[in-house]
Amino acid sequence: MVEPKKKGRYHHGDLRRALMDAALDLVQEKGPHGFTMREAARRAGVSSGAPYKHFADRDALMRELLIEGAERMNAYMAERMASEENATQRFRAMGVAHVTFAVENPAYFRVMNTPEFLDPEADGRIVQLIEQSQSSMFDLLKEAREKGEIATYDPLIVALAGQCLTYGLARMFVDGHLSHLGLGSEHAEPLAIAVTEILGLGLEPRDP
Amino acid sequence: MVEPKKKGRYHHGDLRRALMDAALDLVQEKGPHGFTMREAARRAGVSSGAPYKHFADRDALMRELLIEGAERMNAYMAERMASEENATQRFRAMGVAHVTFAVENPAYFRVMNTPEFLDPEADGRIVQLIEQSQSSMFDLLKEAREKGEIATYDPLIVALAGQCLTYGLARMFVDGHLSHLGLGSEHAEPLAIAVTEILGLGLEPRDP
DNA sequence: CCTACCGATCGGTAGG
DNA sequence: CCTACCGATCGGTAGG
Repeated sequence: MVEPKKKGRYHHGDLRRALMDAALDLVQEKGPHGFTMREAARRAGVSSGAPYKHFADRDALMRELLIEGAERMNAYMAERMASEENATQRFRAMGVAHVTFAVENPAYFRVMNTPEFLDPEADGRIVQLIEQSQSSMFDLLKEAREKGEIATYDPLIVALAGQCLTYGLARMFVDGHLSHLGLGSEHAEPLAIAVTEILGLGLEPRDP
Repeated sequence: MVEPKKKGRYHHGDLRRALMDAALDLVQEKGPHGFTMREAARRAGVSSGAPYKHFADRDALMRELLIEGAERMNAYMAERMASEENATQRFRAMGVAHVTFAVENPAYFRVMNTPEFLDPEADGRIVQLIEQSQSSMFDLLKEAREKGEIATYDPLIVALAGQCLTYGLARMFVDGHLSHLGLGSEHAEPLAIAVTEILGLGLEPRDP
C-alpha cells in the first residue's frame, strides 16, 4: 500500500519530480525568467538548499524540463502523424500538432524556446532531439516530393516555411498576441488547419 | 557650439535618451529580462536613483522602448512598401520588412514581443500602433482580393498566415534558432523572400 | 533534507 | 542628479 504523501512534504516521495512540476507551474505563471529555485523549493515544501541535491543549478533544472518537453512533443507528433495517409498529410499534421502541443503545454513550449536553456554545449541530448525531429521532417518532404505531392522547391526552404508558420502561430497563442481578437486556445487547431491549408494551396488564385 | 559631453556624464545632456539606449544595449546582450534600472543608470554614468526622474519604473521605460520600436517598424514598413507596384507585392514587402527589421533591430523586436510590456491597459498608444498596422494590412488584402490577385480566403486567416510566417521567421533568427544551420542575419531577407513566395504559390504543384 | 549563512543585486524612495 | 538607505529576494554552499 502506498502511503499518501503528507501535504507539502516529499521526504519519501519524488522530490525531483515535485520540483520539476513546481517549476512548470512557475513558468506558466510568470514566464521562464520568473522561475527561481527557492520558489520551486517552497512549493515542493522543502528548504531552499534541497533542490541542489537533484540539480546542479537552475539552468540544469530548466534543461531537464526542456528535454522532457521535447520528448513529449516528439511523441505527440508521431502519434498525430500515424493516422495520416500520405506524406503531405503527415507533414501538415506535424505542423498542426506543433501548435496544439504548444497551446496545451505552454510551459514546456516556453522553456523549449528560451534561447539560454537551449545550449547544445550543456547537454548532448538537446542536439539529438532536434536532429531527430528535423530528419523525420526531411524524410517526409523527400517522400512528398518524389510522389509529386508537392512542387519542386528546395526542401530546406519548405521545411523552414512550415516551421515558421506553425512556430509563429504557436508563439502568438502562447504569448497572448491573439487574445485581443477573441481567439482562445480552442481556436488553435482550426486556425492551424486553416493556415497550413493556405500554405498548401497558395495565396494566388488557381484556375482549374 | 555644442559642448562635447564629458565621458559618462549627462548632466547637461539627454539622460532620458541615454537611459533608453543603454536599455537597448542591455536587452541585446541579456534579453528583456536581463535589463535593470541600475545597470542602465551605471552605463549612462549616473546614480541609481536618477532614472526615476524620467521613468516611473522599469516597466515604464520598457514601454517607451516598445512604442519607439513600433513607430520605427511602422515607418520602415511604409518605406519598403512604397516602391511596390500592387497590393500583393506590398503585402509581401510588409512581411519581408517584418523580418529584416527584426534582424536589424533585435532589441526593439524583443521588447516589442515581450508579453508583459505589451499591456494595453498601461498605455493607449500601444493599442493605437497595433491597430494602425493591422488596418493597413487589411486594406492591402481587401484591395488584392478585389483585383483578383489573391484567392477568396477569409482575410483574417490570410492576415494571420502572413503574420505567423514572418513573425516565426523573425523570432527564429533573433533567438538564434537558425545559427546551427549556418544561417546568419545576411540570410534574413533572401529567406523571407523565399518563404513568402511559397506562401504565394502554395506547396501543391500547379499545372499550367 | 535542514539550518544557517554569504555575497550580490535589485526596485524604489527620502531628502536634499 | 546625488547620497544614503530600506526591504526583499536570489543563487549557492557549509556542515551536519
